[in-house]
Amino acid sequence: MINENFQEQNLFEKSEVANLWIEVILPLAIPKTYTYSVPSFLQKKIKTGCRAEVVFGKNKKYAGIIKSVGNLKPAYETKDILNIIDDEPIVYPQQLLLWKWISDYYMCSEGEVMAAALPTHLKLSSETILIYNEEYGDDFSQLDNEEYLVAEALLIKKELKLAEVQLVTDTIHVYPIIKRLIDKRVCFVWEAFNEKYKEKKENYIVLNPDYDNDEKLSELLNNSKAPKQMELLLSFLHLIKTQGEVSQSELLKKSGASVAQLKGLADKNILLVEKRSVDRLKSLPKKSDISFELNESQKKALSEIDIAFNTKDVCLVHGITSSGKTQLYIKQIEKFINEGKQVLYLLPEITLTAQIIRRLQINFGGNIGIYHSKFNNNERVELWNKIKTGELKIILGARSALFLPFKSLGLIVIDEEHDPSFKQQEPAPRYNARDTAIFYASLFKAKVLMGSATPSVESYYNALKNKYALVNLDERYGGIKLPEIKIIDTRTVAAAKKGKVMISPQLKAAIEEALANDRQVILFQNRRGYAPFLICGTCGFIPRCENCDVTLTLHKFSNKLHCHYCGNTYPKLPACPACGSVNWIEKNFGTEKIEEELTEDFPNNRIARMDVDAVKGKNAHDTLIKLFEQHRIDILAGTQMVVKGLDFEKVSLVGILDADGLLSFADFRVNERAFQLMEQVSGRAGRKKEQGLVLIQASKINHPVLLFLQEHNYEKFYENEIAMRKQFFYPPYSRLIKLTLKHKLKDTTHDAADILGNSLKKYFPGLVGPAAPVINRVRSMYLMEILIKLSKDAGHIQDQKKVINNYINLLKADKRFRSVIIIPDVDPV
DNA sequence: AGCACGCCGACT
DNA sequence: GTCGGCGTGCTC
Repeated sequence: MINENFQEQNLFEKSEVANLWIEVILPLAIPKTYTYSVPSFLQKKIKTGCRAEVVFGKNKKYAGIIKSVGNLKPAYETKDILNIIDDEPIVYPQQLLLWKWISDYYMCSEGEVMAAALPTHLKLSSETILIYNEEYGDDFSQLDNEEYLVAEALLIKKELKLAEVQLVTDTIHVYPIIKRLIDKRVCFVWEAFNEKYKEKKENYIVLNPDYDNDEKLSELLNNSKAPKQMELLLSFLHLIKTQGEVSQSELLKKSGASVAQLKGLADKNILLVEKRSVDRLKSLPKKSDISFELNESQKKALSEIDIAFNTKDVCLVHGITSSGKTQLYIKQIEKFINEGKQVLYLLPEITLTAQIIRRLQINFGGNIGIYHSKFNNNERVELWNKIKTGELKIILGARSALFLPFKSLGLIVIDEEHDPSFKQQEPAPRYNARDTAIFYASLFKAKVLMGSATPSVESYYNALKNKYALVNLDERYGGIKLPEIKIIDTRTVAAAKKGKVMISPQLKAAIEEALANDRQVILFQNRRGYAPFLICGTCGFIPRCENCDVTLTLHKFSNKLHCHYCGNTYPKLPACPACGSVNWIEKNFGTEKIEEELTEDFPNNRIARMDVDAVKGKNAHDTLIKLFEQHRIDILAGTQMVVKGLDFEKVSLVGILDADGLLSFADFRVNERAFQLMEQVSGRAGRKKEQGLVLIQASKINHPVLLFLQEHNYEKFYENEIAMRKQFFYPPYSRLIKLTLKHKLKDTTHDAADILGNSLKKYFPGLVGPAAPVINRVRSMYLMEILIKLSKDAGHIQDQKKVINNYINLLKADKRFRSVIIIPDVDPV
């Protein structure tokens, strides 16, 4: 069906005077698409969704996606495209519609969406290369010093990349030098435009057909003077019989033979070596095996989902932790792939661990493909193609998997639907994968199944308003009880100990008890590093970042002060620069300090820390989880990372060290976030027949969120929260657009924000700000924010965005504000 | 995102 | 006096 659409786009045959223009999306942050003309020799190859090689600007070449084809001559001069890269489109029309929708809804360019959507190796652009002019010879006497350095390098290497020119001249300003060299005819430049994706080739071994009969073979084997080679030949014959094809590496490994033996056989032309393209994606057998049994409440929920999908496109499963949501998803996935449809399974990036991957592979084997940040660029292209052809039925991926070219999507599963990491922050497109998925699904008339133990207020609201179907799953699998939650009042402890309580005596006792019972402990603290800030005990001086308006966090491991906003590090100052005192006081605590204190308090136990600093390596995260799973770690202390839906058998205690820190952000979503984090991490405690314990350290012990948590009462939390949202006109009652203004001068930023804010206020009376955010300077840029609350019934949202854009353009018409960067963020989190 | 053009400070 | 800094604007 999709392919027929492409045929219609081929306008070539309709017009005798073959004048064809195409709209091309370039993978850049530029607001428009560009029109190119198509030379007649390429007109037959034009299809929307293919990549065209075009020159953009002076000589840079790009692969742009053909968005549309037309035969109206534009009023301006156009450039011809150079080539059509693909025989078949690399994106389907649905993708192009998705890109357009995202760019409209999230106020960014289609090029930015394209840049985010395509795997790196499908995004091509040229690289400037200097080529030595052989006719020039080697008389460099006419060249100055810099020119000479480049010319000499060229004489040896014949070609130089721009980066190499920078290296030999030791400057980044190479263009003037290159220009002089071209003028002097020492070299010329070439814009190299190469396909980045490379097929993987491997050597395969085959038998020379001349020997492919029993007589010849036995003659050879009996009369050979090379017994080692004959051993290898026998191994080969055995392997080829049992598995059909034999790669060189496999043969050598299984036979234990050397390359020399193989070479001997190859030189005698008995065995032949062939290069073949191979798949990078290791594929398991393509079979499904859904043999587990659902319990009664799961069965009920499953049939409710089936019924819901008859009338609704989106279904929200509210299932408490360990209620077996994943099994419901698996049953639904099975149903859709049996209908020949494809399924996309979205998860937050950190949840996408070996644990969940293994679990799904048990059920779907090689039908499942995985798409996340740890895959390399060549693998991504191969996965892309396998989804496009429909070979892969199920994709498990993080938010960017939404951009994959599904052929016949039937279902999108969004697990941990409430997770804020579904919203991309930086750079554009700042899309929310959960909301975008619902639009994408509608293009295929596909269904969306989302689930969470703590649904987002927005989704739950939509479900209660009947926009989505709602299915509840409130029985824990295997009859596990929800953990008991106790609050520890840190004010009483603090009085005795002074300063912030890290591990209270009650918590320490509980840890000791858990460890004594051969159980594991998870401790959650949403701050990394050692001490979030230092303060001079004599004069009160606090070290701050030079580029950002934040205090510096002390990291013991590096023994440096880190800025968590720009990543800068500073040496730890021995003495206070203001008063010279050496009386530093460490304020607050992060995961590093907890780890240190645990090591002191529990010297005989194995303690590990899980935060972005500790799991920097490629597999560090998975390794840590595995170690914890195998009970080779007793206490795991970490940030949000420990919250994610991981199932550990022997965790009986969860400690939340600083609930106040979670409850004191100045954001309308604080309560929601705090509730979700604490409820999710609580779910890690307790297993079969054994009730877990959760200890929460807090000073605001009567905070409503803590009370809802103690009762594990999501509904009560929701009712309380939704009333506040209504009262203050926050989502889901309104829609938010946040404008962030950035400039390196404070006054310019503030003035621009005031002017923009004042003009927007006339249209949007509910506007908040302009105001400087809590962190008002990041990377040497001053920040101001304007929050626009849009009424959902006040006309069309696209018109409102147009108004916003118009005022931004109006502001930019003033020379003084031209370099103010204005970033719109729709539905910010 | 590049890249060229053009207008002001520190140097031979 | 020039070199070269980066602010500004354009790219079909």
